[in-house]
Amino acid sequence: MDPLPIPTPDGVFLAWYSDRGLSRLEFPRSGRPPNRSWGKPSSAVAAWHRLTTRAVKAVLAGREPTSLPPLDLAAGSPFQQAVWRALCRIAPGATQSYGDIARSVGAPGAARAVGQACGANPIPLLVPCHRVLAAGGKLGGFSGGLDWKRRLLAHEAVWPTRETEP
DNA sequence: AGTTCGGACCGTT
DNA sequence: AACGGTCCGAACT
Repeated sequence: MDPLPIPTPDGVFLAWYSDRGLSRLEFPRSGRPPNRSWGKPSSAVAAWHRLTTRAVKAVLAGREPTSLPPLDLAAGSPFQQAVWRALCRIAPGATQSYGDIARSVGAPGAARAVGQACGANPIPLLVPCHRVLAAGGKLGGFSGGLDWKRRLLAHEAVWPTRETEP
């Protein structure tokens, strides 16, 4: 367990890697950045981390990342992994509701469970859980804080709480 | 148009 | 057994 830091204008993100790829990404903590990096990462991890860093900075700048590191989602339950994969299929600038995702993973009526799974998403930002809104275009929740959700959606030119219009 | 309330739904701890 | 990043309809303001 050796998180690597990703310094950005918005604080220091932390990235965890397994032998399969990026396994976890954390928003900057309000508190202190401990910054005790121990052990030199393998060259594979270093390469992945460069990709992660580039992707995170791109997203924060309002652009779409050109490439991502391999994502290791194996830690989740089958249901969670299905949800997380469904999230990855939502195009930038598009949104789906929790109920939409539920149907898309073959579990209609599991909207609340989808909400739980989104909250358990280990790689927010790159696995775009912020593109999931509540029914009727309402904002819904976000574990990283609703400010982040609003901001990310704004970058993608999505405006929540809009019921009219196709 | 908007808000609140109540019950139903389903995976996780 | 209890809790969620929900949903829907009904009954209000």
